Amino acid sequence: MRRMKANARERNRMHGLNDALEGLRRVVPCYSKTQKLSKIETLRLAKNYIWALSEVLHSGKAPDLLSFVQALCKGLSQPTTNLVAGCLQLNPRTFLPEQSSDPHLQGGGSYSFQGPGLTPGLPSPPYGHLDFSHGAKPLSYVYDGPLLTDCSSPAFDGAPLSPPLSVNGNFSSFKQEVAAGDFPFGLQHYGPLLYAPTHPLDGLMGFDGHAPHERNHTPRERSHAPHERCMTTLNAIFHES
DNA sequence: TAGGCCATCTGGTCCT
DNA sequence: AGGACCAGATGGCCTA
Repeated sequence: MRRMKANARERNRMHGLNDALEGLRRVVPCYSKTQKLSKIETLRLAKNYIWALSEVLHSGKAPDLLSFVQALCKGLSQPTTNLVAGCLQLNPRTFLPEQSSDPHLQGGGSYSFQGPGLTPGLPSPPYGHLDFSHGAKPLSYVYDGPLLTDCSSPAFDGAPLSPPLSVNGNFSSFKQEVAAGDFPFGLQHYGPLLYAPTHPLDGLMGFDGHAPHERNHTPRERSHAPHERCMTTLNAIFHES
């Protein structure tokens, strides 16, 4: 009897954990009810997402879409990378070109990601490692910005800092999606990403699916104030750029 | 069929 | 003592 009660508690606990993970799936890019990210890929993508947004904050510049996606996909498995690219209506080859003029890449071989993607101790391919014997270009090679050396910048697993996101300011507005009550990163909502933004990041959500400016704070929501200050900062940055 | 992913059970450990 | 948390084991399902 005691064992059965313990089993039931453990089941509930794991269900709670899975609910939380599902919540995480909904707030990271590329949410799809039909094609769910695995637990591990959800965590990896979330890590990349946090890192990418932190880099935006740190650099004070708007990233271009391509660089942002590249940062998101670092260390993800190939299927997940394809999924993210598909969500963003990008051809994976756009950021994993088939032909490379980089002498380091000639003749095929493989390349381990630097920076956020590679987590020591995790399985190598397909995680954190890309075989580009067919000419695929490693993600870290497509960065063109200067290196960051500021130790206050978030780093992944103590790994060397990756270059910041590019600064062309091509973030898109998700206002329509937010107004429609849909989560902006939903599978079907990536068209606007490819167009010129009006107020970049305006539509980015708070924790519970509301754009910051739409919210009326309840006592519970006030605990999210730091996040909203962060979003305000981001908005200011993007409006300036 | 092998490998990945997942849910569940289980026993151990720690905390209240 | 009872609950929370954790990690290992196991079996089912799915896909390449």
